[in-house]
Amino acid sequence: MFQNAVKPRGRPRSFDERDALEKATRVFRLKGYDGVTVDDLVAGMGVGRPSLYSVFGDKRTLFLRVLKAYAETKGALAAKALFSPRTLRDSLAAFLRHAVETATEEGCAPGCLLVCIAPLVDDAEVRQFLRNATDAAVALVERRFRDGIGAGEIPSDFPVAARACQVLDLGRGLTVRAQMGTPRKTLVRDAEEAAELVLLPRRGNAARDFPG
Amino acid sequence: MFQNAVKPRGRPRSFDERDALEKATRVFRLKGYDGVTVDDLVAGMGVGRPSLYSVFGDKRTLFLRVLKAYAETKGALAAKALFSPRTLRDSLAAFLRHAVETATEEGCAPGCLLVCIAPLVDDAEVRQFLRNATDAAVALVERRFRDGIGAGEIPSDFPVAARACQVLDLGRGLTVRAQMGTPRKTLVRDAEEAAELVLLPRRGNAARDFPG
DNA sequence: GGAGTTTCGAACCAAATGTTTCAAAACGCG
DNA sequence: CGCGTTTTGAAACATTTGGTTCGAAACTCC
Repeated sequence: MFQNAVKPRGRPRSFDERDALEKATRVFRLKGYDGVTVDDLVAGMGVGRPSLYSVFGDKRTLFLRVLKAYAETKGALAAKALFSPRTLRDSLAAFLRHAVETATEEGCAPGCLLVCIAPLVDDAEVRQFLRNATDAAVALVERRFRDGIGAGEIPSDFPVAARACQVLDLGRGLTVRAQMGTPRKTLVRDAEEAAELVLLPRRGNAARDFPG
Repeated sequence: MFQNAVKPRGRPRSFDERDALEKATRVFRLKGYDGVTVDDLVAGMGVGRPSLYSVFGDKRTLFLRVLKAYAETKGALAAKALFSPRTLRDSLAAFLRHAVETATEEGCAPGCLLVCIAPLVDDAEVRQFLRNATDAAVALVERRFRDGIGAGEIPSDFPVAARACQVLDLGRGLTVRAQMGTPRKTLVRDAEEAAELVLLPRRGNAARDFPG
């Protein structure tokens, strides 16, 4: 695409910015925010201290960049899981499965930056970002539910808002358990069961029409 | 009861040990584990530095004591919420409501030591303790479900294990949201809805017999 | 009241931490 | 090659942190 072919003038950088950000993500996931020292970042990112400060700013700024990049890719993957052509049930299962898979990646630390790390950071901007991110997440799941209504997979009076919220809560629960060391296999099974749970018809509904 | 009337010999302590532990709990909940400095503890507990070290040991030891005390009282209150004479639905609602209420206490920091703070602590003993605590929690909820089966509130083939796990996961989700600043009112409503969700009959069941 | 015992408050110490400085290195351009 | 530009590595800086020391204070027992 845009190779941005214009070469910079001075000494070339010895690291790739995206790669360094990914490594920083790993460091923050592994040690939390307060638990991370600049030395940890220098060692984990392969970037010298002065370069770190000049390119990424201080620890807080770096964390914000990491958080935003993380949320962006995670959001994209979540949308992909939800809106690939699947049944509603499979979409939700894929969504939750993706959550536990990223939360139990090998080599990386268990857990999730958005669920386990960022909420602990005492910073107004981080909090605001988290609010927006979670709002966007429930909106995404709600949309998938509404698509399911359009496709006749669930009744039109399905409690979309409540169930979307519950999907997210169940995902948070699975993620916290991932962080506590629960094995991936268990969590994947529970993700499938969670997907089934949130699709159950309300009491008093004619469930027979929607074998989901 | 036991006044433990034997007075100690030297200068009396200027603080109450239990009270200091409670205050320490608040400090850890507010700032996490890595985010807490000894100065924070000294200021928050009303205990001088040397006394802190001599009475409670170092930061790690103190955190373990705090965590165990916290889990004990929380477990007791959870059991009380679950096993007071109520319908199964009300028991589960009370259980989850209690979770969000302690997670949104005023004056205290939002969140929960067991869900939001402790899982981040990189310590083998903490991890082991968390495992045991969560196992005990699901066992408690499972027992309540089985009581519900005995009382005819849910069918005998109710998926007790899976639903107990989901109750806990939903509670974790609510707790994480509490930590992110979601208002108590919202969470209480969602707790009620969660209690309803986990009681829905499985697909293919004769739901009519169990109007919950 | 005095001896013995325990705790308290302030100061102290070494190690770690966040951040910056600076000269040398690695490049493009003329 | 020499010049300007940018990055790098090592060191330096001030501050914070976890942990200790020590004399004075507050108590019990005799």
